[in-house]
Amino acid sequence: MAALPSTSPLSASDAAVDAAPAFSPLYQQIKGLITRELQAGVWKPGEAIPSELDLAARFKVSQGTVRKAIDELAADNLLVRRQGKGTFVATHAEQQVQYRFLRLMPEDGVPRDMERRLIDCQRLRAPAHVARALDCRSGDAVVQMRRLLLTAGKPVVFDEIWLPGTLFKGLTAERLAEYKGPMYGMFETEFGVRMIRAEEKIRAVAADAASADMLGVPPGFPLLSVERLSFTYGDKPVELRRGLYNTEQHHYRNELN
Amino acid sequence: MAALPSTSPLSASDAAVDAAPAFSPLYQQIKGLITRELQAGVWKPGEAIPSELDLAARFKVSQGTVRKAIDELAADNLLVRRQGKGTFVATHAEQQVQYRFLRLMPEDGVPRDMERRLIDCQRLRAPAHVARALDCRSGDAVVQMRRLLLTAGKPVVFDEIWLPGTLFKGLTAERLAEYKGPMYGMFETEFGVRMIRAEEKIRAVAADAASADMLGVPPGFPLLSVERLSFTYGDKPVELRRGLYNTEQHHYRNELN
DNA sequence: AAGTGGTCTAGACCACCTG
DNA sequence: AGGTGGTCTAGACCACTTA
Repeated sequence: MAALPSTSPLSASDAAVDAAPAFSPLYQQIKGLITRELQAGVWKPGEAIPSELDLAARFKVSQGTVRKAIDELAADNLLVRRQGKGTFVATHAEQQVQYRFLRLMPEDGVPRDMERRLIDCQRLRAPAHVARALDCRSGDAVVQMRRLLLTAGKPVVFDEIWLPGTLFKGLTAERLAEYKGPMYGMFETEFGVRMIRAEEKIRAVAADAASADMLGVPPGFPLLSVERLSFTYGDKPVELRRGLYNTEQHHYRNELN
Repeated sequence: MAALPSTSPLSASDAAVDAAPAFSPLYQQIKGLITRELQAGVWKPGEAIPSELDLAARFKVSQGTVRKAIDELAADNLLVRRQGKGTFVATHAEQQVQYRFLRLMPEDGVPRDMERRLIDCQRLRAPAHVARALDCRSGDAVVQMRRLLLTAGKPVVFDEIWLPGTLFKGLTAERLAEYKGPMYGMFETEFGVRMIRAEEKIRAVAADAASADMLGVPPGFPLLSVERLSFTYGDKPVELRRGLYNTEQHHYRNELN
């Protein structure tokens, strides 16, 4: 196929295209089209997407162009390449990538399984600070839940989680208790909400009476406060979470480059 | 050039090759060759490296292969590409990328210039925990320095820094005081030591008497402890740093994906 | 053997920057 | 105008997986 004229990349007659964005490199547009399919749930988490040659034929571009688009999506952790097998939609509901967002490590650096213990789960009206973060109105329906993560029976993390009520309609304490595996895996399979990115603000705080009690430390004890805002497709915020970490036997690990 | 047989990529007769590693994709080998030039200081921080076509001719591969090698080095922040101008060796000594490793942000999210105030700088014998981190012997010569970072005259960060004595021979309090600009910039230009990667362990701790005094907070006040180990080429550890952050007006910002 | 992603090439043209 | 990185193509072959 000859290079498309730069002013009309992907002609409107292409079946897969109905609202091509303003000009940008072809592979960026392909990236956008693939992202839209992912967002629409055409290809579900864990499943394989069509092969590069297949996609190239669909979009009427060369394999190399599809390849570059997929490369970037893989770099963003939306897709996972597996040589000889295919390209798959990334998922939180897998053994290998459990706790993709949790950076807490034991002192020895060897990640261990943690026990999850739900404290409560209720539907509330969003307080102002939650509404601001989740980009909804103060007073809108939200789900609030609190839980502990424990190692060897000792509490290490006390999480308070806020979710938009509209997206998580059937979420109850019972369903949470039933579900084995990481929470983000459940959000994916049970509610079709996939977290693709998050921002964290980390501070040191003194334990208040309630959290001290939860974590089994004295009031005033220094805790790591990790405020996380998670986003789904389209940079839409869908979870606000505040974790208090006891960092006596653990630390938050980060890599800089 | 025809594809090289996979068992002898880059023949030994190539001028640029004298110790090619075991088999790996061509672009990986090119990447290694470029990294070696960087490490040897052939191309200095801030300078342009030869053009893609130039390098392709030198290494006797296609532009695309050099391109892929440079792509990865740019992703690792070793190189910076500038369209129409060339590809440049990354540097810490630049306005745009000041404090590449500092994730501390004011509450409003707008980074501000910080005042640097040196407290002391002395040559010591490495304590055991420092020697372990810096991969040298306990008792080896090291440089220890302590300093504050301040905003609006108020101390926010109290750093204690350990450096291998052999690499930082002429480092004195005077030279530190003279130098304007970020410390990693000075390490680069004055000592030829470039930090390319770091690992951080973050905890919440209670201020002891000394650090409380330095930061102007009461003893026992919760502080963020950031222990950073920085590496130069070849994953060689060259700096151990422990920062205590007052997170009343600031937070440590992190992005997850 | 057939299908997938991974590497490599050679050549074209575009977008951007500088003299 | 000429050089640089950026995009795109078409085709070849390699490495890995599965049947």
